[in-house]
Order: sequence, then C-alpha cells, then structure tokens
Amino acid sequence: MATKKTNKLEPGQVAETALRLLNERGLEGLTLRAIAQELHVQAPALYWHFKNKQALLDEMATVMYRRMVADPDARPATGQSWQELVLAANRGLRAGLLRYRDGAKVYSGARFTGTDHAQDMERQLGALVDAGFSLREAVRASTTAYMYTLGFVTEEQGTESRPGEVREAFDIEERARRLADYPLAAAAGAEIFAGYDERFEEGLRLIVAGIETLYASGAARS
Amino acid sequence: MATKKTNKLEPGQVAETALRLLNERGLEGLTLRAIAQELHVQAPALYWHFKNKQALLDEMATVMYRRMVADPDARPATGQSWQELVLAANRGLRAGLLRYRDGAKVYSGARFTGTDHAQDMERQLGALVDAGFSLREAVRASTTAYMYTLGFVTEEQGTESRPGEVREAFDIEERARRLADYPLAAAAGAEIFAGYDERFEEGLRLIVAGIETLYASGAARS
DNA sequence: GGATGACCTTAACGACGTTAAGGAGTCAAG
DNA sequence: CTTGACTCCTTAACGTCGTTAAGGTCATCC
Repeated sequence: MATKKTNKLEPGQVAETALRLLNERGLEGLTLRAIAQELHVQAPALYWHFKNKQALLDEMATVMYRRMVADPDARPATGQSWQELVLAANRGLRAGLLRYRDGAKVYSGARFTGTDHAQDMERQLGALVDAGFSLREAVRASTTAYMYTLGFVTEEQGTESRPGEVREAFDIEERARRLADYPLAAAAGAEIFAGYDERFEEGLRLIVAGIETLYASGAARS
Repeated sequence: MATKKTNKLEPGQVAETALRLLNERGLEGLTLRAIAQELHVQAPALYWHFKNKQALLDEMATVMYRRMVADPDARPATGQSWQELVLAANRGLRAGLLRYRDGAKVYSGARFTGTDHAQDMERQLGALVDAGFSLREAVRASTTAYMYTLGFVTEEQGTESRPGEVREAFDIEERARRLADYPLAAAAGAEIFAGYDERFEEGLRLIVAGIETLYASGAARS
C-alpha cells in the first residue's frame, strides 16, 4: 500500500513526464492526451494545473533550464576567464537542448515561469562586467552567442528527428547529384550536414574572437 | 469576361496567397481552409497541387527566398569586400524574414523545393574563396553568420506577433519589478527587449570581426 | 462522341486543444 | 455527526484542424 495513491500532479512532475515523452514522440506527437495517459489521468485534468498547453511547454522549458545550470560542465569554475565562461555557457546550452528531441524549438518558443533564469544571468553578466566589459557590451556579447547557439541547435535538430519520414532533401548523395551545376554548393553539402560538434565549436570560437576584437578596449585578456 | 475563369492554381500563386495570409493571421491562423477560401476554392483542392501542408510551407519558404535574392540591397555589388558581402547577405536575410509574421519559423522549418538557393550559395561561397578563404572556412564563416541571423530573428519575432495575447512576461516594467533582486539582469531587460536593429548589426559586426581574426591567414582585408 | 485525364467538389474521418458540468475525497465549522 | 466548501479528477462534448475517399465537371484527343 506504500505506492498507492501517490496521485498528486505537481507541475514539475508533469513537465518531466512530458519531456520524457518528447524524446519518444517528438514535438508533433506530444499531445495532451498522451501526456495525460502517461500520468494515468484524463486529458482535461491537466487544465487544473496549467492554464493551457503553452503553459505546460513553458514549464518544460523551465525544467530544461534548471537541468542545464545543474550540469557541472556549465558551471563557472573559479578563476575562469570570460572566454572560458562564454564557451562553457553556450556548450552547456547546446548540450541541454540536445538532450530532448525538438529541444530547441520547445525552448525558444517558451518563456520561463519563475525567476530561476535571472540568477544565472546575473552571475554571467557579473562575470563579464568584472572582466572589464560595460553592461551594454556584456549583454550584447552574451546574447549574440546565445542567438547563435539557439539558431545552430534549431537547424541541427531540424535536419534529423523527423518522425519516420526520411526527407529526401537531406540525402547527401542525392543532394550532390541535384547540385551538379554548383560545385562549391555541392561540396559544401558534406561540410554542412556532418560534424555538428566541431562546427558548433568553431562558430563559437569565432564569436568569442569577435567579442575580443570588438570590445577589447575594456576587457582584459585574462 | 476577361477576368473570368482565371482559375488555375499555380503552386507559386498559392504560396504567395498563403504568405499574404500569414501576415494577417500568423502561423497559427494559417489553416488550409483559410488559404483555400482566399483562393475561392475548397480546402481539399490544395491537395491536388501539394502533397501536404508541409509541402506548401516549403513552397512558401522558396518564394521568400526568391524575394530575398531579388532584393537589390542583398545583391553583391561588384568590388565589394567579403566583409560587406557577409553583412549584406545577412541583412537581406533578416529583412526577408521580417517581411512576414513568423517568417523565421516558417523559413527555418522548411526546405527549398528547387535548386534556386544553390545558385546564390555558389556565388557567396565563390566570393569568399576568391577572397582567400578555403572552402571549409568559407562554409563555416557563412553558416555561422546564417545561424546567428536565423536565431536572432526567431527570437525577435517570438517576442511579438503573438495573436492577441499580450504576454505578461514581456512587459518590461513588470519584468524589472520581478527581477529586483538581480540588478544586472533587470537592467539588461531594456537592453534586450528594444533596439533590435542596432543589436543585430552589432552582433553581425562581431561575427565578421571573428571571421577576420580566425581566418586571417588566407583572407586579405580587401 | 466516347474515353481520358486534369482539376475541383462534397462528405466524412480521426485527432487535436479546450470547455462544461459534475462526482469523489478531504477537512473544518456548526 | 452533518454540512458545506474546496481540491482534484472524471465523462461528455464542441469546434477546428489536416487529410482521405469518392465522385463530379470540363476540355482535349482519337
């Protein structure tokens, strides 16, 4: 009788169940009825805890965020340079988004429910300001990297993870055949549709180098 | 009688009508029935011309792309440096996406139907290679900027353009009140939710500066 | 002038998000 | 002990969506 009547639907638990289901079915298959079934509950019951489906998605994004900042790899080690901090933050963001199918779409379409994210933002901005950036520069530097990472993972997850359907447009060989008249574009295909990890890293380093160049006046190369 | 029986549903025309409707109703309101009504046709008629709704969205993205490259501001002027070329290409991309409500979502979720985009990609990569970049560098430089622009506009359009619903989370004053304990994050609010044009430009310059720094070995500062 | 095929119709299906109405359980006040 | 209120879930249903089935209409060609 110990496990009986553990029925108390907490928003966090619902969001976690929904995230697990997201990995199995993708965003398209993530219906309220499916989530409810997983919780041994009827679909309308969810409306007692969430205003609507978007509110549930917001909660899911919040849980995703909490798991990102809980990841030790994304935490700022003491004595870390601002470059390492930006790199770590965005690597952690990407890793967190990749943990779930369509993670970037869910995340970027949602807004946080609490003030959890403010604490981390405060820490990151503070570190950049301490490194000599103005607040304006700190905000722009981190949001530029943020936009890049979000765009990158969105594209990365958009090319795969289509439920079932193997999109012919993504077949690399077929692509090369169609683009026979455009040698550079064709050769770029292999470069584009493979090696996401390395390409992300290089783009990120590129942005860090840009920050260094553009805002070098105040920021030390610590 | 001249305008009578102009009924021949061309894929391009359907996509253009759908794009006009997209601006009026947003992506959520863009239903096949609404598009069909605009064309004075019943919804299932669209299935004669498109395999499914995604195919129509793909065609819409293709039309968006064609309009982008047709924009003289996005065209490469002769004697343009590679920096100006990257800047112009991404400014044009952003402008093209902003022409339609939820433009970035439609665009990034779709794939081109023809080989239209290959021609432009060929030209851009060729210009970068001519400037001294290796093909690998050229691809990575342009895709990094591409990812940034796509992520930026996605966020930009995500904060507005919600049909009706005024999201309280985006009220800047309310936001500042909730984040009273996090002064930097609060102050960043105004910086974040305003001045998209300038912020985009700065991020783009940042990326160009990064390309310059990272790939300077081969690329001249022409 | 009858068959063929292109293009559109009407009807309907199953699934979705969401709302309405109400029942079962807990719990404190009378 | 009863009663009423509140919490949390149920069943039933509504309207809309993408999509399919089946069948019309009309030009075109032998």
